[in-house]
Amino acid sequence: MERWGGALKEQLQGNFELALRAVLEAAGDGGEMPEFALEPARQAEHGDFACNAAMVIAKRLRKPPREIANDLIAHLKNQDATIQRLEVAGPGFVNVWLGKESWHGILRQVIEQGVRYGCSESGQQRPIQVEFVSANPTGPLTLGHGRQCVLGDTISRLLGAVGYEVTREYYFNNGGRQMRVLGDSVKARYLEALGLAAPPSESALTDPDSPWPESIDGLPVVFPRDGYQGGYIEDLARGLLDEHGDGLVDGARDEIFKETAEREIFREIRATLNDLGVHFDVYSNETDLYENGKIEEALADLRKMDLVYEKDGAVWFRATRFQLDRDRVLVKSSGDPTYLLPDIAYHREKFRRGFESVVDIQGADHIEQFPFVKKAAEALGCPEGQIELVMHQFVTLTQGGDQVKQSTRRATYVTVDELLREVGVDVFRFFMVQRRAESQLDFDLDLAKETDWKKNPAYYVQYAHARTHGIERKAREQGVEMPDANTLDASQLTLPEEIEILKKISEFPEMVSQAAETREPHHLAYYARELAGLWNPYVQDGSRHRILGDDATLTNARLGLVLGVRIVLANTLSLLGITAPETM
RNA sequence: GCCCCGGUAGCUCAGUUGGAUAGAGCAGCUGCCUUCUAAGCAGCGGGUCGGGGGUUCGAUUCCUCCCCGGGGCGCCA
Repeated sequence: MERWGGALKEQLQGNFELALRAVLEAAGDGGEMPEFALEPARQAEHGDFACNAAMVIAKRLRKPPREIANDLIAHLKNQDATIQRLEVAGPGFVNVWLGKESWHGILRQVIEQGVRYGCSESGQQRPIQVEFVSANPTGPLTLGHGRQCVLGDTISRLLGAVGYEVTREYYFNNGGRQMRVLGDSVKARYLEALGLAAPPSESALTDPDSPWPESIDGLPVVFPRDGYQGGYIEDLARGLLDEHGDGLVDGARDEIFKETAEREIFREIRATLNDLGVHFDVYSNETDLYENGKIEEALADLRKMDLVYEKDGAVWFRATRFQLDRDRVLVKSSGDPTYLLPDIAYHREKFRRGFESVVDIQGADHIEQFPFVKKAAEALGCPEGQIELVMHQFVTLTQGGDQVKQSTRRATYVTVDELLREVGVDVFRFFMVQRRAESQLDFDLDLAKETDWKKNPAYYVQYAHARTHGIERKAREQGVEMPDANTLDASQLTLPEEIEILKKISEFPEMVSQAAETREPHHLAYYARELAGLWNPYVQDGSRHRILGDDATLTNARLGLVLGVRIVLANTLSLLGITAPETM
């Protein structure tokens, strides 16, 4: 179980620092305050918090850590009334027990702050950009894109919660070869539909080593060798056929194939994003950067700094000057830029537009290019260290114990749309954000389709939230009012499981800020599961502790707990972009 | 060959700047219960944290060398 601090920890931390300072001064050491850890104890026998300060400074003071721990305790004793007991343990830990009443105050805080509980202002409204998905409109969004959508959107939500001014941005390369191949693919299918071209054989498509046929049965094969094979290409061709008949055969208006494909596929992508609950603030693209001269400008400036040179008719970026393993081509001998140059210009524009830092979210397949973009952009004046990368590994899909292979260019991928139809957006988002980005993610379709709330973690969390409303409905039937911040008296919450829940609730703000600062949204999913894992059994085991009972004061306290759990679960689900239902 | 990311329970994975006896879910096993909405609740078993070496009071965590899996090493994006 992951553990985080809370308001009580911060207070204790201050007191430990005072005690540590006193111990240092007593030993004639006026040096710097060392880094030490004060953590929620992992085991109940170790109290509420454990501190390693004595061990950290043992060498510096040349004293046994347990002795130092005793000195710390002597200084701590009269400092903090909430401390109930202090103990030296193990190699020199100081374990701290707080009175149960210390945990009661958190509920009032949660209820007062409501949707703001967990938020902070540490971002100081600084403008930050999160760029993600950025898939070229060559086909529907697939599993990997889906993970990136959820990662990027959840990170954006986290950054917003800790006070950054977040812009979600989608950038795509519509100027390059990929889009030409897309247009050519559509045209080929169009000609095939008219009987003017032959589709390549199945074996030619699937086997990269087989010879590519020039013609079949007297008809030319025009489909590109690296063309897009999905069925949507044929749909696009059929649409053009319906609209224009054979009027596009002569080649005079070939750009219509590419333009139509880009427009229609992008429409589909935006619909999918909408279904995912992901809304971009800005869409930007490569051709705009060409049209307003930003790409030429970037190249000219790199040239001024002697960071480019000519070789073999191409223009190269001197990446080796920045300790990178090789130089890279910016402009091909054909005169066309590679994707790298627009990317560099684009990153420079991000900062010119006023962002103080940017987060790029990318799949493992083009991790390699990132250092080049970063170094070049920094050379062009972007602030060092403010271009950040969140890299994520691939997604596999497991169904019935078998992994379904994902192949990009062939039509054997699973789309986000298909998965959304099967499991719904809430489950999809929960599963996609469950793992650290750097870990491969195995999407367990059987578990995702499981509707039993106990088994499916997404439903387990949602049901925990719905239960808080169920209890409120029941209370209202019985004429019992929910407490508010003024009428709440939490002092009767004394059961160990109640204190556990209060502790978990108090950890929420630190968990949020950590997840935001480290760009690790998976902590949200774990936290949600853990809080629900405390709450569901508590509610279920009503034989030991009814929430709605005869004792009005106790009922008031427990209903306060209901509210606290509801608010924190709702806030967690909101950060995850998942609905918090009142009934299920 | 080189670079990046992983390797933790049968499976999928957490483990916060190095901390005490390494955790969760699912699967398995055993009891109990019949609910403030749904078969639940409690407990049990299960590990050389890929392997060797190093750093230190202490290493799953840091360094190094191997092994395995994935990705990348284009004038493709």
